[in-house]
Amino acid sequence: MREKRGSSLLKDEGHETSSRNTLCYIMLGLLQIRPMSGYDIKQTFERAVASYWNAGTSQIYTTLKSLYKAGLIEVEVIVQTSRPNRKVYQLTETGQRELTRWQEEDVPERFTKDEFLAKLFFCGQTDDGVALVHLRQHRKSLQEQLKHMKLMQQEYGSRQSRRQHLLEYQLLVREYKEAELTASLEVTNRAIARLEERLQHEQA
Amino acid sequence: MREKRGSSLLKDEGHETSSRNTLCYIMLGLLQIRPMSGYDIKQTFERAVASYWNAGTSQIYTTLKSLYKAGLIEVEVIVQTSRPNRKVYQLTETGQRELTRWQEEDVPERFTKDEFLAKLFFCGQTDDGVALVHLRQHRKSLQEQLKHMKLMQQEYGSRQSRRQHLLEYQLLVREYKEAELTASLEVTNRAIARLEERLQHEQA
DNA sequence: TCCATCATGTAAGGTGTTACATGATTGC
DNA sequence: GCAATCATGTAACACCTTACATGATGGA
Repeated sequence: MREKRGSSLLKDEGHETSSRNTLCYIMLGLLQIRPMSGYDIKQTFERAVASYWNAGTSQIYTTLKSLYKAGLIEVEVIVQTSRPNRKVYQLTETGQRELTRWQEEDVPERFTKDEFLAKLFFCGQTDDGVALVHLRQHRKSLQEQLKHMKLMQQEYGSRQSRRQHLLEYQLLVREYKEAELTASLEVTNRAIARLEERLQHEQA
Repeated sequence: MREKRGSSLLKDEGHETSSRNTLCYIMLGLLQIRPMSGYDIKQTFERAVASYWNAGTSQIYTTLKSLYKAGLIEVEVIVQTSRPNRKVYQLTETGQRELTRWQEEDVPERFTKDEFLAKLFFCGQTDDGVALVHLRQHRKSLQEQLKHMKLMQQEYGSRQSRRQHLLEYQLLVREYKEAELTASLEVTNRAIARLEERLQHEQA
């Protein structure tokens, strides 16, 4: 009875959507802010989105292609002489509608995955030295993420507010992520301190 | 030049591992704690691992099969009369070695994904009402996760400490995750309060 | 001369989700 | 009689990552 669903977006008339296509919608969202090329989109990911989503260039280009095929975006080729041509994409009306639909739709619950915690969980099966190495490296990673966020904030936050409202939510996301990272860093630091102390006692 | 790599685990002699197989290793880790069936593993995921990793039953069974084929686990069939037979798996020596290798290996950096933040980011493009709905639902989800963790802690934490050291890291993971969730909840609550206030002013 | 940046992609394969399939027992 | 629990799995597909491919310009 149940129809086989098409490979992508919009196609499911049966309105029992099963796939999420989050990347598609993020890209539509970015293209709504301003028309961009695949390359621009990758840049934007690195600068503004990386802390909670990212994608390799290959995925970006294939997704652009599928969005184009689905009629959600249109393209304008900008000929350049001294560089490869740019293909600048922007939303179609259908794309705009589809984006709005997604924005209003509930956020689906999905399994959270954290490889660091997965490994840490089993550290009791080896020795504390191994755990300490992982914890220290994780601390470094957290610190770098926080640093990167602050850097981007300086560069980006000072700029335009020609869409005040848009910026507001972007700041909220940053606040959220920063709070999360800071909390994680604190726990990590405490754990490192505890372990270091214990290892010192053992040596003595 | 570069050799094509085999489909799974251990096979790459060329030691430039590219895939992560995190789920495989988590399952090996769980089986090291005690021998289990696929069903038991799923239970354990729900009870103890869900906050940072999870998998559907189908994935668990297929992964068990591939671990078995790779010689990392062995099976004992326990015949039951009034229920389907249980296949209880445990690590082989090779599996044990492979697990240890993974535990000592660096945690690879990977893109973090957060669908809620992805959606929130673009909420400036619609109206505040939509954002408020998402935020409230997210708050509910965070509260439930925290509640679930506390429940599991009562049930599980009171039990055996026949491996003190193992438990220690499991508690650390819980502490970490709880701190993260709590920080997120605070930011979410603040954001909701701000929005509610603004919407009330607009109405007046 | 070498490296970074600009700019585009294809192919292959690994990982994760959803839908579907089966069937007995225990407790309400 | 119905739902939940125990217990196993297959098939299809959606999603993501890695490796590979190309090639010009501009600055150190």
